[in-house]
Amino acid sequence: MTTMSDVAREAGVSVMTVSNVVNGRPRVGAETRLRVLDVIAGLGYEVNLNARRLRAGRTDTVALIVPCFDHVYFGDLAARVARALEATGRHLVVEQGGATREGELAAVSLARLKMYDGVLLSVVGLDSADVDRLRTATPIVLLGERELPERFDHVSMGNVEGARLATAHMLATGSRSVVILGGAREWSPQESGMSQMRTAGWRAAHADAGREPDPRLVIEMAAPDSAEAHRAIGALVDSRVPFDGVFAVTDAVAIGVLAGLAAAGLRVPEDVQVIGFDNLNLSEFLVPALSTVDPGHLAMVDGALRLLDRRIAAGDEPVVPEHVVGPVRLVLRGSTRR
Amino acid sequence: MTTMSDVAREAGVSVMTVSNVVNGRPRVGAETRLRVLDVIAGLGYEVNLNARRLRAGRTDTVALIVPCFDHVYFGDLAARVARALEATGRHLVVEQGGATREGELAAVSLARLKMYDGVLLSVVGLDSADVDRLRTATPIVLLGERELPERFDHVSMGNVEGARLATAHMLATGSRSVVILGGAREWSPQESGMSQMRTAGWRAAHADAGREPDPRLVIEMAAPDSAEAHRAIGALVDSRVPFDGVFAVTDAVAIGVLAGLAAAGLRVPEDVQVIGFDNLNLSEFLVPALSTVDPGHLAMVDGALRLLDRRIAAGDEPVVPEHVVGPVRLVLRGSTRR
DNA sequence: GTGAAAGCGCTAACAC
DNA sequence: GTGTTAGCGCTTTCAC
Repeated sequence: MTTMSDVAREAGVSVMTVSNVVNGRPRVGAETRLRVLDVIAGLGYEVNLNARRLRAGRTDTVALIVPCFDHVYFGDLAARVARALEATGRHLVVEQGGATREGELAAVSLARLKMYDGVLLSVVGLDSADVDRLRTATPIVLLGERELPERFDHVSMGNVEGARLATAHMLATGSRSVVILGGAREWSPQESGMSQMRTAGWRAAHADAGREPDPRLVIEMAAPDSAEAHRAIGALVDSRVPFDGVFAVTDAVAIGVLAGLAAAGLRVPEDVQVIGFDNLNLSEFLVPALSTVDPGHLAMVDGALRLLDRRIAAGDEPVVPEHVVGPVRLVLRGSTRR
Repeated sequence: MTTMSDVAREAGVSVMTVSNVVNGRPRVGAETRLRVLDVIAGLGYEVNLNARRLRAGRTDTVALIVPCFDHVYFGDLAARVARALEATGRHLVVEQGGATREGELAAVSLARLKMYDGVLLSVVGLDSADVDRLRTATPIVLLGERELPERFDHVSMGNVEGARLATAHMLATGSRSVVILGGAREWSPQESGMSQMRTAGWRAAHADAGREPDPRLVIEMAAPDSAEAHRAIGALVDSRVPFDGVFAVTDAVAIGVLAGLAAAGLRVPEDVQVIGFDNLNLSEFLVPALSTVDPGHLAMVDGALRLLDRRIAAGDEPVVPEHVVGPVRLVLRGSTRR
């Protein structure tokens, strides 16, 4: 492995001059620079980023910590963040917390956090107290649909509003019994997650319409994925509880719903309307095309990076925490009626 | 930031003893260890991974470099790799090459590679010569459907065989004109990518059946994604070229095909059979459920990590490169006939 | 413009 | 069992 002093020796200059050339610092003579550059190319030298990090304390790297790699939603998110970061000359690495407490604790250990200039953290396994215990100098912006300590910057979707819009549309277009699949029967202050908030929106839409929803229409799910949704909607059909609309808490859930309804011989949207939440890239290409709530990802990513940069720029100065909520928008496609 | 010498001073021992405790090395007295552990907890000390990396040259981190975060396929892959790595006490970070030459060159710069114990590299933007220029001590295993320099370990799917199986099934179940969507009209040695190989399998199946395929059935695509596929299949229907089977080069493409056929009023599988390639988690929940080629991901991930560990264990010793091909399997669901 | 000295936080090697 | 010495490859500071 060739080092900076190899280059220095070969070029007949000091290590410092090589460092100045490598980092594009101004005060280097033109021909010295050229000679150094030549030697660098000849030797195939590249800086040791670890050494630079140790010394300079700057990494030019931002981490995104997601619960799991294999949810389409987080892939979309990561791609968006990467694109936005590229413009600023930094780069993104994605790590997985595994949606478990242990996994996320490991991912947010001071040691790991110190490897990055900033961290976008999407928590699922940790509770608010765990997060509150996080005392680190690394700028962190929280992402996600949880109630979390106020002292952090936080970016989340317009959960309640989005769920309200979706449910209201189905009620307005003739659905009499709108199921919320992946909802939460009970409100608990600790467990104030995505399910709770979206269920609140579903309730709000009913209240707006002067209706009292049948409690049996709130279907809880162990995991909000397609497989579970497929099973759950099948069970619901078998149970003979009447329904003619489904608000699926995520598009992944909606995918399972569409499959389950088709298997049960129910037509979408004639017999049952379906709306999801996330507006995944592929949702437009489902059959029928999925109506969904667009959570304003672009604005969320922009917001998250703005908050992060603000903290990075502030250094050790205190920063007043901010909470950004994405601008939701209902996207109507073939799975709903006009 | 508290350092090891802070802990040492506070505990009244030398830095080396703290290091020994932190790394669980044996020769430390029981009560000394306890005292050090106490101080560590009290001060909230955590090792500086950068310093450790610089000194020890080991990172306990493996990188997966993918072309893009927002392809479902790579999310599935990353999750599988993460799971397999966890068992060995290392962790995974995922980086994006952006599917461009510049992006991938940056991602595989010596500097970046040196940050990891090993790298799983999925190339798309680089050509074989670019990859061949890669001279690094970091163990690398290549992933993906390209012809690449022999001196690297390489894991790929059974492209030709998978495409052959898929096409043969449709020919055997009554399809007379099987389109390959996302195929390649011409064979070029440099561009020996996934499209070419899968087209070769499609041709092979025709040859096996004693048929000469209509060249108009090879549809090329700018990008193998759902949106492009949706457009392409619509254009094909409009063109009046008769077809009654579609082999989509990926499941993402097949999703667009199913949507496009539905929009054109064609029934799947009665009018047109469809088979994809990848067996994504969600493919089972499309309507109709997508028949596809399962590329044996599990075996591929196991193979990739075995090859990587082999190189890591070998250190500077030369290693004979290996090429692992995933065991393909046809998964028949609702989008094909019996 | 260029260079010498110091040290970021840690661990390998060896002495005791 | 524990401490001492040296140095990983780089950048910061300051002298010339």
